[in-house]
Amino acid sequence: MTSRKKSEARKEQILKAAEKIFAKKEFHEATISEVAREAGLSDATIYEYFSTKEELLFSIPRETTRRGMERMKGYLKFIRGAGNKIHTIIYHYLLFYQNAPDYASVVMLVLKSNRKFLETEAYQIIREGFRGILSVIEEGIDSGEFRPDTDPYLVRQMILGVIEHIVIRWLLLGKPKDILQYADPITDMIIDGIQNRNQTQGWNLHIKLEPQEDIRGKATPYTSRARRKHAPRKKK
Amino acid sequence: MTSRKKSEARKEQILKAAEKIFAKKEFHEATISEVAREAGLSDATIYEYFSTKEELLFSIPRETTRRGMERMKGYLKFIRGAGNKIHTIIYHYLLFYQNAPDYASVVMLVLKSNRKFLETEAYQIIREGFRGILSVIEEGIDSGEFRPDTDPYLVRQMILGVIEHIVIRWLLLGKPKDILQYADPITDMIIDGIQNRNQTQGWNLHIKLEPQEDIRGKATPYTSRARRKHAPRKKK
Amino acid sequence: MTSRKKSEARKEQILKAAEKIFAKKEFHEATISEVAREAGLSDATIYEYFSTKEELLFSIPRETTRRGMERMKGYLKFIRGAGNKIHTIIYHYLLFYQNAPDYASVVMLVLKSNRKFLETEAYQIIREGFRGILSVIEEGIDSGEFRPDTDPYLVRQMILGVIEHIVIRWLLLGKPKDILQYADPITDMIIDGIQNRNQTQGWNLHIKLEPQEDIRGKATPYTSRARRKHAPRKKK
Amino acid sequence: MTSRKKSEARKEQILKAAEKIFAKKEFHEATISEVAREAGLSDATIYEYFSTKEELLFSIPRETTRRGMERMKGYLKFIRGAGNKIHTIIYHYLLFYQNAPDYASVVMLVLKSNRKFLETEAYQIIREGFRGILSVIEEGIDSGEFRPDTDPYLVRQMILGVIEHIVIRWLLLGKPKDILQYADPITDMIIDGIQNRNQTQGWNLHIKLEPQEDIRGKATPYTSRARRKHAPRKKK
DNA sequence: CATGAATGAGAGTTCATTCAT
DNA sequence: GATGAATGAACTCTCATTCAT
Repeated sequence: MTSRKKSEARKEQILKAAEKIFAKKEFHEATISEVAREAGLSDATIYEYFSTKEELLFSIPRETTRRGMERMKGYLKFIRGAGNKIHTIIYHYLLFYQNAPDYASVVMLVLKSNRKFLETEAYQIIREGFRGILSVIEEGIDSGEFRPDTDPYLVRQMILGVIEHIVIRWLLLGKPKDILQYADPITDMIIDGIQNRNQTQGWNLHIKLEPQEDIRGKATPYTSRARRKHAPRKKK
Repeated sequence: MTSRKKSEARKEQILKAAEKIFAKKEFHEATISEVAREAGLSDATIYEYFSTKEELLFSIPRETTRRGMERMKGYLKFIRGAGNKIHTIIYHYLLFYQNAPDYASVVMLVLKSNRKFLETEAYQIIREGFRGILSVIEEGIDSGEFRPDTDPYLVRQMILGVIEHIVIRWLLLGKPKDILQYADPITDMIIDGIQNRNQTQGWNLHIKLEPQEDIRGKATPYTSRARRKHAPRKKK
Repeated sequence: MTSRKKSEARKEQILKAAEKIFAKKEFHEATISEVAREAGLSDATIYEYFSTKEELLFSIPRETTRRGMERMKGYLKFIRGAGNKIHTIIYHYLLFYQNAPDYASVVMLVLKSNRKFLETEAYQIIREGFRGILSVIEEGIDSGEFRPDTDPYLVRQMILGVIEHIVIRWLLLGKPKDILQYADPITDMIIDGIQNRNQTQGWNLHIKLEPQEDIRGKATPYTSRARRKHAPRKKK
Repeated sequence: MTSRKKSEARKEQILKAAEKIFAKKEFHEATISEVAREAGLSDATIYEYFSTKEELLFSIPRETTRRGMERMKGYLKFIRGAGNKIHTIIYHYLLFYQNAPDYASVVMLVLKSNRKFLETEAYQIIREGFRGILSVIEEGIDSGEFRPDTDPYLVRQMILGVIEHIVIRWLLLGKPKDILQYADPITDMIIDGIQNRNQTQGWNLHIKLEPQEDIRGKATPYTSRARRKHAPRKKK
């Protein structure tokens, strides 16, 4: 009981130390000795709690991820509308990473490109989170809030892609200082796109809802979704 | 002359071998011996051409990147319209990675998270390419093709983010087989967003161009850009 | 406590082994493996105690030198007269090397010509010893036992020079078996020189204390100190 | 003929380069590549002229030494008196080293402690030179210029010892700038010793040529040769 | 005669990991 | 439970040396 608790505390202490160390160096450049020193323990003690350096690494996200996912679920419960939910998701991912830069480093720079990590328990939890995003998008499609031909997988990849890209840039280049500011514009872009509709909407009325056709004089604009029905698209 | 050429050929041969090896293992798990064996040379010979294992790694993208960037420039010269250009960029990035999976692995899984790589000559070339994307977006804003309040940096991050995410998934999970299929839908999403406008456009006419207000009955839809004028947004 | 002691013992054991190995081969021809084998340990264990092969080398004289210096001080405390002190110094240097041929080899053949060794802690101790010799000589000059125009630095160089030369010959050629026999004659030579005075002293009385002038008939003897007052000589 | 000459010139060119390189680094730290670069040749070319790195090293002193020895013989031919000859020898050794610091470095720091060098042709030439010193000393003894109980080997060791010591100090510490200044005082010391006789000579007359006995009041002076007839001394 | 190119053979060094205490 | 001590197992990198051209 007490011993169980104490053991858990030790584990947590080691994981914190490992997170700090692995955040700063590549996995193979960080040493168990450094982790041990950071944790105020001896090398051998690390091995009492984790059988392998790799196991130690893979154990870092286990708890944190679980907790993060649960918190996210909590927030989402009270949000109405798929768009708002997506906004919430993006916002909290960014918030989460911003508040835990070491954790972010480990996940984004060390684990993300690790093949073995994909077979890990921690990764399974992360995948569940990803599946959650998917559900939100599908919910938006079903409710008519999102286009019916939306590819939910792609939308998710878009969301995760930008977040990852922004977080990695932030970790490596240190800019911008505040990544949270991106939550709104990212959501906007995902939902609205970047096409200028104010200008085209007026035209629409006159030209039977085929908006961009007539701007061609200036430049050949990108031929949008409406006109490329043939484009390969994954079905949900 | 001949010797210069021969030396270049050897270098290329070693780089090809290195690409193959580093694509399969983490940098620290791949050994110079493996690269040498793959290249059909001795370990020592590798060191005649590259002073360090790390230098060898960083040399891999040098030529390939330069060539890729030039090809891209060539394509873009003949494309009109920012949207079409973005489509071209996305398409060719994906095409490029799809045709060079080993190269993709090295860049996406090994180099992307390497701090020292950022100070590399090869990375500078990559950055130039990134700057090119920015110009295209700014061009689209200036021409009125894209919204005037578009944050070009963010759009670029979005584009690179999805591409990276998709390529990494493809590399690690092997799916989808064909990532090129995403070029069109990604471009669509970036340009159009995912909001369902067919449904709302009719309303617009009646409610003075404030489209989403009235769908609220069903769900609280995400409060879009139009209504959050205050949202922090980087000016170009 | 115990562990501290044990660690010190291991260090000593490694140093003994290193001394033995480095005494037989050049530094670069001796390998850590050999030292490890001699010490009955693994290569890695050597590195637990000494961070570098060079550090191992430079650590060899540390303790031994300190002890030697202290012993020397002890002896000198009870000796009266600068000449007798010099005799003691020479005697004990030779005794010390004779009893520790491996140590002598390392110091004389490996370290003596090593530029980096001069910046070493151990060398600083040795320098102190050298300074001690200087004091003895100066003491002899002050007391009137040695010529007032004696250059103490030069005398010291003379003493150290012969000792080193003799020890190196002994180490490399194996002769003579017993270098201690040189303590007396070296001291004599330093103190008395080799000039034959018995012969000249008689003459002095008759020719107003200008002894060598008249032997010229036989050969042109070396024009001694007395006559070359102009000779450059460093003042103490 | 011409080719023979040319080849000799190349050899000389390589040896000069080698001298320069080996003077600056330990043998094992200097590389053939460096020597080749210094000589403006390729590595392989070095091996056309010297079969081994070690052979190259041992070849350095061959010519220089021979020339030095001959020059010395030339000088000595015209000097009368053993003391003057010794002075000449010391002077020219120092002069020679002072004018050829790279050569001095190689000989004093690299070759002197090399066991294999002793079996070298070049070393045999050096030995001859040493034997010459011996003859001069013996000559001095026979002529009565030096004490009859002088150990010529020891005197030689003394001479070589100081020279080596001074040259090595000069090479490693850079001081003094001018080692030639030591030629005179060294000779003085060897010949005269450092004992203060001016003071004691007056006494001698009264106490039957046992000079130091009575200074004891001040300190116990070193008991000199005269009183230690039993001291072990090698016979020539 | 000169050399570019290649390499065999090692050496130093590092660490994750084990185990007796 | 904690750790000091020890090491097996590699790996990077260096160089003297060779040889075909």
